[in-house]
Amino acid sequence: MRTKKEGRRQALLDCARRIECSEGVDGINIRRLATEAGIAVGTVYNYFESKQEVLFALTEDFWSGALEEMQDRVSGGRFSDQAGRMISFLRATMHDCAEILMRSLHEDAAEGRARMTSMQRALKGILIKRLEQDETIRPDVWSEAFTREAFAEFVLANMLSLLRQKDDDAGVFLEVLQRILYLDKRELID
Amino acid sequence: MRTKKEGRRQALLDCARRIECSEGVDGINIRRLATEAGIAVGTVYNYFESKQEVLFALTEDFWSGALEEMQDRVSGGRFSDQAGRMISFLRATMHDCAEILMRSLHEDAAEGRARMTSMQRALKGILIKRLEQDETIRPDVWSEAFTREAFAEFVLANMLSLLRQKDDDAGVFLEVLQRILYLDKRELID
DNA sequence: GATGATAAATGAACGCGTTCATTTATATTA
DNA sequence: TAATATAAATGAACGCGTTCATTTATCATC
Repeated sequence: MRTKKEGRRQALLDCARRIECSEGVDGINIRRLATEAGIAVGTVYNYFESKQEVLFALTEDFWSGALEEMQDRVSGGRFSDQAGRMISFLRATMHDCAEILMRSLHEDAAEGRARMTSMQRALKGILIKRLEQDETIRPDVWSEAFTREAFAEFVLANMLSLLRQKDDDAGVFLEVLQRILYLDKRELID
Repeated sequence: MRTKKEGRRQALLDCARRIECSEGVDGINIRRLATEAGIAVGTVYNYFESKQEVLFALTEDFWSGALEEMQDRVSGGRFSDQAGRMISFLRATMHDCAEILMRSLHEDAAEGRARMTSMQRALKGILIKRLEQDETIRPDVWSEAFTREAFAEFVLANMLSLLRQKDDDAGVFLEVLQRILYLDKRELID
């Protein structure tokens, strides 16, 4: 019962992800989601309160999955070493996500902002976990920096300004991520 | 032709305002607006690009009108004297608006934020005009303070936090306005 | 297995914002 | 005034998110 409900929810998310990857966020609508998942429209609302919740869950879902995998792969050694491996991992596996984020940022600032906040939450979790195990960096410094609302704005601003220069989207995204992962408190607050 | 088009647009705004006053922002919808204005649905889109533009125009419209009137009534003398008269004017005439703002802030934060930004723009204009004519306060200090994004957030935060205490809405709104009008730069930045 | 209770699934229907081919009004020219 | 061109008005139709009375499946008790 528990797993079945979770399973259906996940199936809907997978469906939504498939649509998003091929046609962007705007391609997602409840009716299509229901049809492609082989259920009725109303049933979707047994698993999600609203369309917005579907979109939020979609982002949460992606990042938690991707970051869990990353956690497995980069674990071990000092944080500074792990960070390098994180970048490599991101560079290798997050191409699709970068594209999705880029598109949503371009099309709908509010949506993009929400997504970045979600990303921030996920990144924050994994980074704090790392930093707690690393004596070379004071955990509270990172923690404080990552809880700042300004962080999401900062990321967004960076990405948007870089986007305007029409560089390669995915490449730019990864560069920004790299900057974020290496940032120290001073840079964040400025 | 010019005045006729302007007239129709204004008539639609008046209509929207009437609805808003009696039933809140959510009472406004294009179909009803068209019906009550005695025109077809599609015609509304000859005067506004979207519903959102109607709502924005509604706020702009109110503040520019009200503040123009205020400008006439409070002109003359030093700024500090004028400020007192502004408050009186606001207290006497802006009851409806306070109610509208309060409701929209309560119901939809994003909408409320947009409205506050609009209000800020209007207030900023009239305040700067005043301050330029008053040698007792350096205009650039006020100007700088009022252009800060933080200002809208500040106002919103204040109003929301005061709202939560369930005081009289209109009264609270006016108190907040009073605080805003008397604020100095230091307070805004903190 | 039969019976009742509870949870899940259903899809027609609603209200909404928006569009667009068509009609009507207004302006311009002959 | 008649003929034409341009602007404005129209409202049925579309796609969407969401709801809810009804049906179907699942579980618990005997």
